[in-house]
Amino acid sequence: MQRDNGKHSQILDAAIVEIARGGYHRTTIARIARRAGVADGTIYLYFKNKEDVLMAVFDRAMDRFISQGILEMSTGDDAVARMGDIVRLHLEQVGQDRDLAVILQVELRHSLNFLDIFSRTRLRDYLEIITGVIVQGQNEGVFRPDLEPLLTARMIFGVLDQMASDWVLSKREAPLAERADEVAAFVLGALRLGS
Amino acid sequence: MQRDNGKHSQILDAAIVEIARGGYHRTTIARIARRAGVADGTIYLYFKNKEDVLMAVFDRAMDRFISQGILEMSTGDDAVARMGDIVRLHLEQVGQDRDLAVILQVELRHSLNFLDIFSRTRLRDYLEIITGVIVQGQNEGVFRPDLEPLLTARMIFGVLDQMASDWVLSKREAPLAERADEVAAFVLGALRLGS
Amino acid sequence: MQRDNGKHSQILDAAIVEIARGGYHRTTIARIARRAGVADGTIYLYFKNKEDVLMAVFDRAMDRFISQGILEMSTGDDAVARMGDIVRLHLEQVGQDRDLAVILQVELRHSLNFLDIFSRTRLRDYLEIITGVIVQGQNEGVFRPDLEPLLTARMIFGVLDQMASDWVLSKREAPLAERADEVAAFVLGALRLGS
Amino acid sequence: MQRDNGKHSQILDAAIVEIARGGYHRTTIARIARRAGVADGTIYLYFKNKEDVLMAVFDRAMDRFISQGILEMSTGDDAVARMGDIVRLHLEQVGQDRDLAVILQVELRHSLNFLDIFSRTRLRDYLEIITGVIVQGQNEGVFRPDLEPLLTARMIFGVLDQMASDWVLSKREAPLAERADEVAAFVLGALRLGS
DNA sequence: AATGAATGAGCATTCATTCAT
DNA sequence: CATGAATGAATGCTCATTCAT
Repeated sequence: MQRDNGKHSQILDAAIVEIARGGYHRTTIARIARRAGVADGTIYLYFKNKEDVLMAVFDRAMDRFISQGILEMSTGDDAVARMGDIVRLHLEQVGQDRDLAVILQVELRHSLNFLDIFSRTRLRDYLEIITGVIVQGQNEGVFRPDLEPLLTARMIFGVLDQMASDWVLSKREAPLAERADEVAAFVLGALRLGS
Repeated sequence: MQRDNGKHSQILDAAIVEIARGGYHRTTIARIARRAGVADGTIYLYFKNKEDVLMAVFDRAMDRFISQGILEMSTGDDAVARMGDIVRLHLEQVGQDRDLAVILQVELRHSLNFLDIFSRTRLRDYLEIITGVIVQGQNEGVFRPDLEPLLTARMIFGVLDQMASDWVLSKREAPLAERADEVAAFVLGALRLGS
Repeated sequence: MQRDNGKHSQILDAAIVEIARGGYHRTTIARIARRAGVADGTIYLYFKNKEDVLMAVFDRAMDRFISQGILEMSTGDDAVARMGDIVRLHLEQVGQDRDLAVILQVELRHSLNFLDIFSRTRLRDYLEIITGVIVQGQNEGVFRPDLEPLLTARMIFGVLDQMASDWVLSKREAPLAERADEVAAFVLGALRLGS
Repeated sequence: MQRDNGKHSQILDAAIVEIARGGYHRTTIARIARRAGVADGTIYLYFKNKEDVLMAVFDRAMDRFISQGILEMSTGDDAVARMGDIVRLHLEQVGQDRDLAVILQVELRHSLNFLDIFSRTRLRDYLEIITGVIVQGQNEGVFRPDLEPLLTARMIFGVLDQMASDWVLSKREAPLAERADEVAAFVLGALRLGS
């Protein structure tokens, strides 16, 4: 495995395109290999088996979930600004690559198994960040104190996830992040103190 | 090819259980037939092919989405009460049958194709009802007028859908509708006029 | 599995011919199916997998080892007559079907695994019969008492087995049993009391 | 392509161990190469192809058959002594190296092809030596004159071969040659003049 | 209508062999 | 000489679908 010449990436990229466009269960090793421009057997030099390729694809798609920006988000900001950032960064991040988004929003949800892995790893981290911002806002006295933080974080994730799914299904070319302000208005409306 | 000795239903029920518990891609015609207590070939007397069975399963699952209650929901009530009803009825409806819920929240999302059909038929009807309530509330002067009704309806659906998915993945036995009040509080909070 | 039409036998027979003539590791499911005149998939209706087919083939070959005649051999006869019968019956039995003999003498010995199964089941039964005759002869005072019966039985088996292997490898058409008298003379010579 | 840094031997030794312990059909070029500490491609510098490696392995195993001792066996001795020597030397020789014995007794017999080569080359030479001793004994008047020498040599070989196979299959650590006296007693008993 | 035996296309994976470095 | 990445042919097995009974 001295020489790679980017074969690993070539295969992964090919798998992403195949899965996104042809669907999970029509994706064969032969199709991935053809698109990657390698022989079928070559895939087994870089991945243990087909499932290993798929896991790598899903892993890359899941990385898209937690935007680097969100991780590096200034903790100095107030909760309202941070929540707005989360909304915008999520939509920007997912909206960056349609193929990857299809995998994230559609193909990843194929099985209770994958969904379960997803929800117990990346999603958990993500929800923790959102939960943290909600608690911060409650402490700052700008968010409603009666909302249960984790449940609320899940609902906010539901909103963002639905936006992403709608975008994937829509044929329009409009960027996903275009909706960020309206979404942020909804979410912050739900969080703000009552009149 | 419609009326029989209940074979059509037997097959459909068997397919629902198989898909929900074994997952989409492990569900074979042979397994459905065995559970239904019929021969493999018999399935082809009632359904055109495997995809036709799946479409019928998904169709039944999608019926679960639009609660009969929601369709019959009193139009005389005010928007706040109606929105609360929608939230409660959605969670009650989906939470009624775990097998069907798994299909609705997980297996239905297998392919862009199925998702697309779903979003262009049942989901559209559903969103129209929610949109109607939002517009009603805006007209009554109790919901924020700056929210775009259809987009907002999608976000509300996202919240409800996420609650349903979380419930399906959780091993807990708690009924889904238990959360109805908290979810309604979040949604109505987002809709209410600002301070 | 109502209708069989002798498919099980057809497949088994085809497998025997393929293994005997093409060798174990060149025998594919496709070749067996083609010779049997069935589709590849049909084989899996009658056998669990490829190994199951091979085990059935080996099982039938091993049946050839313990001649029915030997099992039914009169226990009333004296040891000398019985030992002569064993030699003759063994050679007759193995010499009946060249394909089966090839499997017995060559292909069955492919792996320590198969050999081990063979030696712990059929061969054991066989050796017990031979051992019994040796002990009988020693008791009758016609066989040398200094020979350890089980070891001697193994050596006699070695003689018979070698005759069978030689016959399988020889291109000559002469029947295997033709040598029975000479072989019996050698074996009985070894067993008889010294001068 | 002959002389090197002992690579040829390294590869051969590795192949012997792999075949003996893993079985013929699990032995891949990659495994041999790994055990030999060379690259896969290197094997093709020393051997034409995989079969060529196997032939070399079998060749070395077959060398073990004709003990150097048997070839150098004093022709001055009487036939009884020489026959005893053959038995003892055969068992000692085969019993020297279990890996090689496994190959000789089990793996070599994989195919009619290998068996055929074996029986037409080394085995033939071996049988000639035994035949010679039998004839000598008949001439000396100590062996039964009615035994056909070549057939008898084959039967004696069968006895020795069976002893070797039994030893390979047995898990016991007892040396093979331990049985030499009993085996010689049997063989010489068969050869000796009748009472 | 109902059956279920039979079909055969389709696919993941292995491995002997080659060849650019 | 030596390497080991790359190749792609080969094969066991599954399963949707058909059709004779």
